[in-house]
Amino acid sequence: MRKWESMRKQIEERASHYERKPLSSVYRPRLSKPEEPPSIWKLFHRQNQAFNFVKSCKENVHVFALECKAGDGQRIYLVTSYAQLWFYYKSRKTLLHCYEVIPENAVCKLYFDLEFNKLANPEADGKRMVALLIEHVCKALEELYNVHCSAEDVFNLDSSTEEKFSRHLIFQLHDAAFKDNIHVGNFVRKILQPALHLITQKDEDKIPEEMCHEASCFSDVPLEQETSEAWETLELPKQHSPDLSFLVVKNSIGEKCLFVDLGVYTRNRNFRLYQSSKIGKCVALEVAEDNRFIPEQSKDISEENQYFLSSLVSNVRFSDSLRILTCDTSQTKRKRAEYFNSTGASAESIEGFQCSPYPEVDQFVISLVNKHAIKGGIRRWNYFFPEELLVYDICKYRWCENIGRPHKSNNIMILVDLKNEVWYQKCHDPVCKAQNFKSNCFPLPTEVSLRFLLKEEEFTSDEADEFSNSLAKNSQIPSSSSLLPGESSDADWDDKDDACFLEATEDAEFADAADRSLLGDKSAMDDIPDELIMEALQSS
DNA sequence: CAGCGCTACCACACCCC
DNA sequence: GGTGTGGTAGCG
Repeated sequence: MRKWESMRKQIEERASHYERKPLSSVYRPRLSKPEEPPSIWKLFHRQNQAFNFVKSCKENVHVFALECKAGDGQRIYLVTSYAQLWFYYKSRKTLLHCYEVIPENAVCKLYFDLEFNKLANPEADGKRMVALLIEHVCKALEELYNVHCSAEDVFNLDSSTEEKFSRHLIFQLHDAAFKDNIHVGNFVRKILQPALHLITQKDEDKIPEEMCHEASCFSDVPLEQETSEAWETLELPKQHSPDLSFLVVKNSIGEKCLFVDLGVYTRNRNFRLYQSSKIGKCVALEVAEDNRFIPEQSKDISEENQYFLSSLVSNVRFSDSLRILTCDTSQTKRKRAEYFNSTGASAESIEGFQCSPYPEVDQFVISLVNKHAIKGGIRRWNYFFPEELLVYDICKYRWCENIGRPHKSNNIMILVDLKNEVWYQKCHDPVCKAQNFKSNCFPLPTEVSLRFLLKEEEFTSDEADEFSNSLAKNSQIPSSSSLLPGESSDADWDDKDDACFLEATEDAEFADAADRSLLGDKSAMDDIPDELIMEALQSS
């Protein structure tokens, strides 16, 4: 359904491009200077194209959203590395109004968006509410996942104004992260169920403790409308439901609502960057007075940069000791159960629901673990955006390269490095883990690595050309030409021979223009306002 | 010329008592 | 009146 939607969108976009640029002309290849350090700085109008470009890059680059003009929430998408973004971002003279795009399906941190209207809630003590919330969340993490943390692990950012109390919390858990931000949302809704009940209550005058009978703290209260179905996955000590009445606030029209914004856990959510402001406003996210988190000191990285990196929700790298936390809704659990029942009772059939966003890679991994008459399967997968790493936990098949035989009671992992197009094996065995064992790398079969690109991006065959072109352009660095963004001439635009190539090249061209201005001259850089980036975009 | 991903809400069809 | 469905305004 989603695929169909995005395909339809892509077709519409393509149609409009053909209308706008019906004639094709000659493509002029660009010069590249391999001696210069790699630099990636590209702007796109479409989020999909930005992500496609990221997938074509060997470097660890990310998608950021930049707000364009005030009024409509229109955005453009920037692809660059954390380091390069910080280099241009830190002066705060340009690139105001930046957002991290939290990629769907990617491992990420636990985060919260908190807000209430000060006028509508004159009694509310924001700092106290934040402290109580952190306490509640830490308790929940402890009980549900046995993850230990405290307020010192919570990066607390403030963006309050006269009218609004506004915070972002980003949890810096040790050796733990969530599977993706949808799971974060499920977790947050789950642990806030008692508070949600308080606001959906018909009787406005009802006292909170009404709700708090015998119910176990984080169980019994299902999400959504299913009232009879209980949470089954997690065994919890029975205890009284905590008093979460402190989370209930009034919105600007006097209705009860939650201090915690539950609308920020959607796919590809834009989350405002540390020190960025919304486009209409001049209030940026800054370290809160009552923040207790202090990042590790480092010789190479400034403290500010450390704060910046800590604030990034999807900045979670794979490590052997990292635990991936999941939280399914009863709905997805039911679906999984249905699937399980409909496809016969064998355990491996559950694989059907363990498909990653890369079905071809899944198939390849399954082929790897179906050897020597053993029918292995994918128990689960996790995707690490920074390294573009797919980590598969394997079931049944336990062959370990380290010991040259199967493990008796520990499962293995297959790791697929999409950037370098290789795969290797690690495992859960404590001895192997202690040695930090990693097998040799083996190349991915070309049909897998290529086909996954072509199919997953839903490129047409023409687009495949565009894709390989952008791969070739990958090492390209910005030209040292002094051309300013505004000067990029129309002639450049008409010189492309392949209409399908236009899209990527257009964006690349824009980006280069912005890039030149940004990279060319350090002192000039300081004078470049956001509008100039926009101008570069509009000069077509 | 050009964002994205939802959810709440509404209108309507259909069904059952 | 209850329930499902399809389409969309508007929010984050």
